[in-house]
Amino acid sequence: MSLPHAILTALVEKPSSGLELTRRFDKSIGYFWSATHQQIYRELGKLERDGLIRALPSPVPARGQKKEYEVLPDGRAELARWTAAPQEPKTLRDPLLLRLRSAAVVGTDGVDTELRRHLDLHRQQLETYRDIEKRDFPPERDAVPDRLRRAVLQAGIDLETFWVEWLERTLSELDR
Amino acid sequence: MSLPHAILTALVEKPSSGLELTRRFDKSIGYFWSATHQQIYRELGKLERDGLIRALPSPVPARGQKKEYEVLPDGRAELARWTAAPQEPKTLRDPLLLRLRSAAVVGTDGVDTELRRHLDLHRQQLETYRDIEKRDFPPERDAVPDRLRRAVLQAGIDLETFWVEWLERTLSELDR
DNA sequence: TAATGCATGTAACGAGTTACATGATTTG
DNA sequence: CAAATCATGTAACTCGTTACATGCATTA
Repeated sequence: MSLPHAILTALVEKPSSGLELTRRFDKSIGYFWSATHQQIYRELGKLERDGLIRALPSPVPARGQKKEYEVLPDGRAELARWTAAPQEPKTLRDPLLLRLRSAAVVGTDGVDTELRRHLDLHRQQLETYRDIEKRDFPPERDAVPDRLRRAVLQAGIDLETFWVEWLERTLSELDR
Repeated sequence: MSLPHAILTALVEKPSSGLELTRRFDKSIGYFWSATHQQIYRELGKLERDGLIRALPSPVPARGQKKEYEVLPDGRAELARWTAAPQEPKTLRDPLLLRLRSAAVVGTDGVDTELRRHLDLHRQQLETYRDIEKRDFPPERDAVPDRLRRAVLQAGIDLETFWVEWLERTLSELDR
């Protein structure tokens, strides 16, 4: 159950409307937890019903009208509880690895094209992360929250680096 | 839609019953695509209805009786199609990274305990993969299918290595 | 006023998870 | 024969995805 907590985190950082949240997920948050606007609206409804967030008072409460949410004390408490609670690490589940395994039994025709395409995409993503690193993390920012956010970005950089190197090696293994 | 293709791959490797598949997923296949027996039975039903697999003729077709499946030509064709077809890389979506981001706003109390626990688990998993490597991939096995299967295992090893190193670094960042 | 963009939603579906149910076979 | 184990399933729920619907505001 991570989506509600992703939303709570975003709203603690800054109260927002559904669409603003969607845009923020498309940018920074979505790099490690993506969500569509449909998911976000559905979850905002639940969080409000459960008393974890509330809509800021607005003169015109109608459809098509912007609606800002903020986190209530119960929501902040739930977020703190969830953040430190024991959770099992996500088990690996990756379609590309599965496809290589299946290529071992049905043949490798066309697989290398896909591997090369993925290599390109991962190189692009790696570049994007490096740009964010330059832009958002100058050396002078070194408080604990900055170090945490930086560690998260570093995980993204390391994972993309892994994919790039692994794909390069696997492609050269296939060409032998 | 990866589960049906994971099952097709497993059945091409070796015709099996539902429970045998479940055990095989718990061992090798599940290391990069896990599935429970409920998912497997449901999917076997669909694959049979769609004419991609068939149950081997059996004298006693009753509940509680073992039922073996094999892949039909249509199933093999579909598997080959899917293996080479363009698919987008999975976007990163990891609860632990999300929790670090939220720790940046609600505080880091108790987070280090979780990080240490995960570090332990990833070290164990890495050891498991290295054991499989020694057992299943002696240097003399070097045909293309072997190289592919080995590349998949290598991805698992590299990913666990990433987690171990990243967690070590992040923990020392937090302790500073 | 027609079209475009902003903003909030609904509906339907597929996939994964958890809990439970049922029959057959082995073994103490 | 009772209990444990093997084997196959059902049911209910959550989460993520895709497609579509509705209302308001701006501007060409």
